[in-house]
Amino acid sequence: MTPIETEGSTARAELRLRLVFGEGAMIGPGKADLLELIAQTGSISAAGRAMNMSYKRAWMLVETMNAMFRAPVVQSARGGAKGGGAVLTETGAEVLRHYRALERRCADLGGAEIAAITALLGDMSDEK
Amino acid sequence: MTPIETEGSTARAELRLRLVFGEGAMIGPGKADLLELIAQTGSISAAGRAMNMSYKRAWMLVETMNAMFRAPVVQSARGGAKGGGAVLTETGAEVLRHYRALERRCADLGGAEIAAITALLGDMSDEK
DNA sequence: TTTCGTTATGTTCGCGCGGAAATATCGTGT
DNA sequence: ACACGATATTTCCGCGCGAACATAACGAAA
Repeated sequence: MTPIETEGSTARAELRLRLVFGEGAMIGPGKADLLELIAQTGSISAAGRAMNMSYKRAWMLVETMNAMFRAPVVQSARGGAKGGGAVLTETGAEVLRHYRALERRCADLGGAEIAAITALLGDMSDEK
Repeated sequence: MTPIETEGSTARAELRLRLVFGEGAMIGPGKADLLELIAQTGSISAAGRAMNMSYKRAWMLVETMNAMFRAPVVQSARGGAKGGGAVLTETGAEVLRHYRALERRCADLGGAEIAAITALLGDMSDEK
């Protein structure tokens, strides 16, 4: 969830990465954050609210992910004392873990190139 | 230009990455490919056609990039024998070079995590 | 059995993004 | 002077994506 950033002398750059498997099957920052927030909150709707995303969109993303992996990444239940809830499956936790690890690695090991590009940026001050 | 791919046992995954500097200032696969094609073709419109992008969009992206870096990345000229043209500046070439290097590094060094996630994918065969 | 909060699902609407097309501009050849 | 080909810039339009709204289903606890 915490944005992966690398700091140059002054400007900051955030490295976002996305794994594309083909034909709408992909995972990026949005789905990763959603997974993490579902794990934290135990609810799809709460996760959506936390990242300022409509429940429907959050639910659709979950549906997509559940369909693209061998096993569901989120197990949801409705009804019950608190109305229902959702939890990460083992598969979901693994996906998230590997994605975060990949993020960290890229941010760390790519620091030189990122710094090189950042150094070429403009003032970034009054640029409306 | 060539998509960065890593191969698992069966499925393929393409790793796309984007550097976000803030407020619409960013660079990703689209702008990188555009830069590369401009360098190859010597023309904004030709580059746009080559990647199936409208001239307007290509031109807007170039304008954005020229504004966000300390120095322009593309120098364009109109008129002349062949009607005009566009070339990468030194800055543009550097940006592209570093971006490609970053791509390669991430794809190489992140191979383990990418493979781990890819291994969790579904059949990918009849999934409409 | 009533309540309650969540999951699950459909429908409608607005608007921004991008594509297409039209037009102007420029500078070197011929 | 004229033609050519690419840049530069505007206007118009459609369409898709997501927001917002509306319901239904659900199941444990009180």
